[in-house]
Amino acid sequence: MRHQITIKDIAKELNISKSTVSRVLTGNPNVNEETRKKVLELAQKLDYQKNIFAHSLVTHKTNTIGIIVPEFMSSYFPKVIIGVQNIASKAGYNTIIAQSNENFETEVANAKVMMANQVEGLIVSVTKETKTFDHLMAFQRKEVPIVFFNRICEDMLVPKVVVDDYDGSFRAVEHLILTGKKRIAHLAGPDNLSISRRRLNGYLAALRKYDIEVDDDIIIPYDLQIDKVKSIINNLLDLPNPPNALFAINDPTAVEAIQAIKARGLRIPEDIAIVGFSNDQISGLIEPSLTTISQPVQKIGETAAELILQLINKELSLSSSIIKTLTTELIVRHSTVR
Amino acid sequence: MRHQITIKDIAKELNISKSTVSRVLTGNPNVNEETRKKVLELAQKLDYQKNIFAHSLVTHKTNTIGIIVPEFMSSYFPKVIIGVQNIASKAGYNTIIAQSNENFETEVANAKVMMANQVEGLIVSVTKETKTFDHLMAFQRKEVPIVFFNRICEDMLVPKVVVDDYDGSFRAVEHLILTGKKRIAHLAGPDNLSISRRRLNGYLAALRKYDIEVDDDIIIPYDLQIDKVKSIINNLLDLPNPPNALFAINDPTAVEAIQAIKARGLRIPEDIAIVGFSNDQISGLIEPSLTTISQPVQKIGETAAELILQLINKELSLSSSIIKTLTTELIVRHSTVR
DNA sequence: CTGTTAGCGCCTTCAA
DNA sequence: TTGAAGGCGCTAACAG
Repeated sequence: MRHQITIKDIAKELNISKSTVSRVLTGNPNVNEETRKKVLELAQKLDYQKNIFAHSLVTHKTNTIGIIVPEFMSSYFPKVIIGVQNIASKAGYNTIIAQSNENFETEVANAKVMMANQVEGLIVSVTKETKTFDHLMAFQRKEVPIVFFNRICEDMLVPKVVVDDYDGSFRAVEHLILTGKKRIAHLAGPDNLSISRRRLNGYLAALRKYDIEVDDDIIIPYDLQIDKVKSIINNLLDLPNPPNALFAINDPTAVEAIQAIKARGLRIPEDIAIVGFSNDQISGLIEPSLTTISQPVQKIGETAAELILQLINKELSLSSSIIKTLTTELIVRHSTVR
Repeated sequence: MRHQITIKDIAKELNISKSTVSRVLTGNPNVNEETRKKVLELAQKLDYQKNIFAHSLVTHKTNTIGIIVPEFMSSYFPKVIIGVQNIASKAGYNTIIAQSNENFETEVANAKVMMANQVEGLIVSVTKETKTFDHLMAFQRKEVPIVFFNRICEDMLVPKVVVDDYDGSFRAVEHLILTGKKRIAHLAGPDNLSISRRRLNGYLAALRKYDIEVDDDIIIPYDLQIDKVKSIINNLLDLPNPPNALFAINDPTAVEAIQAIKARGLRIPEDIAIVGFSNDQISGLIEPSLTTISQPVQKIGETAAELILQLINKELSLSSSIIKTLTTELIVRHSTVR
């Protein structure tokens, strides 16, 4: 790492005081126009870059927001990140990204890194394992704004960005019912995630509306471990009274289910219809294409970033527990309708 | 942002000098065992976290490596990042990730951020637009190690991690030939990317080996803009002598081609067989499933990280232009063989 | 408008 | 083995 141009260098070169140089660099108006121009020119010529460590050390500003996501493999989180960066970069903020690999310890470690880097705000979607939130409440204690999205902690009084999972699920299941299916299984998510519960409730509400009896035997909670889907599906199909439709908690699960069902030689949607959730890129490409609920993914990221910026700028109270709920859309494809 | 525990606090509490505390914290052996223990205990109890800005300011160590990728949408780059983080975190390094969205200006801006954050090493795969490398050579000038992967700059004398694109392409095309296809089109990448050229050369070599005439009309260079694939395919199929096979530069392109071909009512692979490159997750799920060349994606990230660490630790010369070439594998699926 | 001074939190001499 | 002092590069008073 070679020498870096500093304010001192510029001051010496121009034979003026460091503070004057600093003033022009920080946009302080009380500087002679002449001097200002000279400084700016030289800074430009020397390709001066402010030392952010020294800067942050004294100002406590880092111009950085952090984002922690559970995984990178589906197209969902990458898209959210793009949304966040869109907004953040416009406001002059850098983003530091960490992925926890659906692992709680990694999430805690990531939170530490964010803390060490003194992010001015943190956007988080927790892992499927996360049940305690001390590592995130530490930010609250230090009055660093947090915003949750997707996988949220309901107990923390901070802003959250979600989609209307309840409504989306309701319409997904209603759609199945309206295509004539009455025996609808549900692959549910882990119930420490409120998102799983909201989707489950939407499912239950739809059944209720159409006077369909709820059968716990075909509501299967699973831990989002994709490789378990196959055996779950096989168990379902081996039931004396197997389901003729399936509402899966998300698209990857639905896609896996489609594989398993095709492997058994059953027809989709005739023998069993399927709906997913999220409209992942893959859903339109698989055979049969997957009926699903689409969510405005990039918009979710943008909304979260906007909230964080408002919190940073004190336009919103830190303990505001505003919840931004974005709407979803039912995308009908061949897994439910030929 | 509330107050942070500092060395000063600990010193005051224990009524000893700051330098002693600092010694303990930096592992300096010249400290009384008693004192050491007391300091460590209190630090633990107070959850002392070193201020990384002050630390970096004086030591010039940041324990951070940067990684810049062109996109997040395919599963390729996220997997590479996981590989990098695996190795880096074991060595006590944090990773800061930036994605340039296939946009040259963004890449330059990202490089600036990395520079400002004084990353100790940088792992890069450039955008499809990148033709000049000043923003990256700046790191060389400052003696900050760089490693390229996938989309590399051949002109910079730095370590690189690639797969054997030439060999992979050769085998992909040979496979098509052996299934009886002789008129094989190629959707090539932008030729500023050496990866495109290597894959093209593999294609040409295979044709040559089997005495198949090269026809420039069915070698289509395109800019990886996925939405152009459809019209390219249609043009190819409208040719008086259309191809009966297609080798696409990557899987997303191949997948898009499959859509376009199915839309024309042609049969795959009977009318036209298809091979992609990368074995993206989607390739096994699409109908028909896609024959492709798989690459050890996570391993690529791990290898790049290992190289960066060696460079940082001076176990490798900064101007070493070692090229790590990982091997690929042909995965035969239904897009070439029923 | 400009220069001097002090200090952010840490590490590293130097002297004791 | 310990403490005091100085400096990393920058900003923010305080004088002038």
